Amino acid sequence: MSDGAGITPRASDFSAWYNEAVMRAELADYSPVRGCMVIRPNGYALWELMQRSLDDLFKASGHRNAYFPLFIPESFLRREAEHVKGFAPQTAVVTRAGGKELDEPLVIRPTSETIIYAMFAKWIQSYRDLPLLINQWANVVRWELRTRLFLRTTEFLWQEGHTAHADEADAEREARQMLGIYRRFMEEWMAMPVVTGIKTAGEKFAGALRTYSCEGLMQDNRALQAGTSHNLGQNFAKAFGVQFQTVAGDLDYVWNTSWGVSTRLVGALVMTHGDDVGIVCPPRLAPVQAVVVPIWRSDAERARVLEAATRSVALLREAGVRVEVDARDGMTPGAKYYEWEGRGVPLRLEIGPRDVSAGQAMAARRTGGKSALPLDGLAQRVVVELEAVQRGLLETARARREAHTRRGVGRDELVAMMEGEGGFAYAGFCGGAECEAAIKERTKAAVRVLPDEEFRSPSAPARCVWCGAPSSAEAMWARAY
RNA sequence: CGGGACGUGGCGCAGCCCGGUAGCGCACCUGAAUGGGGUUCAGGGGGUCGCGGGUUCAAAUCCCGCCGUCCCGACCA
Repeated sequence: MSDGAGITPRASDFSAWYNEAVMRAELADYSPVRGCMVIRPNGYALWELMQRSLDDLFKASGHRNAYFPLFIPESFLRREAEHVKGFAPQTAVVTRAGGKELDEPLVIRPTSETIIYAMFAKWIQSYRDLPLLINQWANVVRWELRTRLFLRTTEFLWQEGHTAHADEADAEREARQMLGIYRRFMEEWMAMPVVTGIKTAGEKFAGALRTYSCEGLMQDNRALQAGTSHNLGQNFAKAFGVQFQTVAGDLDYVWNTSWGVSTRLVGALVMTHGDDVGIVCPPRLAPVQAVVVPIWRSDAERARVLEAATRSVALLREAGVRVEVDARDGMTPGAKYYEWEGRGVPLRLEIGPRDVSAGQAMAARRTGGKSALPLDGLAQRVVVELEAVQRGLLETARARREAHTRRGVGRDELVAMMEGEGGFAYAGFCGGAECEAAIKERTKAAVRVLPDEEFRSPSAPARCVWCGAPSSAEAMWARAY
């Protein structure tokens, strides 16, 4: 993509399409540091809008933001056996600083459970201190060999919620609540339908009792884990001595949860809604929701048209619409259209001399379709248009997911599906690690989740798709990112 | 870490086999005309040819070494 011509179509090479769509929209760029990317203003604006929306949801559910150190003493990570086993291979460690060897190496956080719960131990004395509901927005580092813009990079941005509760039921309630908040955000803001459920023992977070996940289906029919929420049980509490005095006067360990979503969501958004022209932003998260392109020939027309465009923009801004006007000279309207389409702007308003005379603007949806909107009452009409685009994106994505979901698949069908077109496959599962491993070996597909009730098939499968033993739960398989 | 390809203006490439001092498209800058789906013409700026060594009168081109990137196989939001 050197000349601004079309990008690789999704159907011919999805990975190439993804990279080109991201680059064309100027969301990110490769950096001089291996495995690390630069998030450019367009991409960061998208992330900021995601952050703001999520942050509001976290605050509304009683969480408060805090910030913990980037560096974690190596010994902290070691205290929880499963946790260190899970992360040790991926950590970057500082051994030298200030011109000399450190007494104790400092791990650059791959996640912050250890240092946060070490602090919780100081802050929590009594059941009256519970629940403690904390969130932090931060960067983390996980050394990766194979990286993809937004989807997997060595350093990424995320939020990690960390909470402490007096009993298991309250922790479980919290973990499920946050999963629900993630789901709501993904559907209502990102227009991305997800399947929620619990991870199998083999797929859960290192150190967790249970891990819940939101799984989206991308346009190449591969699954993307978009957000996770963990009930950590008392594992970390015991490792870090997070104890409290109960109502009855006994000492007990707290129950923790942690939950996170990352800049990976930007990648998810691209792969959910993008088309062969480039990315498509759902209006609620679009940094620019509407762009006004004025069209003129003569100077007289230019003055008239710009006047109408400027007035419209002011009214739209007043109505809370994020709108820009593209009055650049020396560029044809068509060239502007392509540029804004590549950025995924959901609505374009064309205002030319004919429109000004007719008292209207031509509105073109990024998702297709043009219509004339009267300049009188334009803001209200634009808001309606944006809502329609938002709704349409979710509907299209949901229909696509349903079209690539199969239920009650048998062994041969599972293999054929995963080796072929991909998608979500629902089937019975005995719960055995051997079957899970064998299926992964044979099909490269993993159990994404044991779906929550509302996603399960009307009649529960009786037998395991692989070994034929009685099924313990319905599982959903897919090849994943 | 094992297998394959590639490093030449900002991006994409040609030139290399058969050595002679670097070219094309896009992008960028200036000017004019254009302007309802990538506008045209004219002019212009920009390159230690990944790095180091060797062969040669002469190296992007041949030889040796190194570095880096990308694609494919084991772990991960």
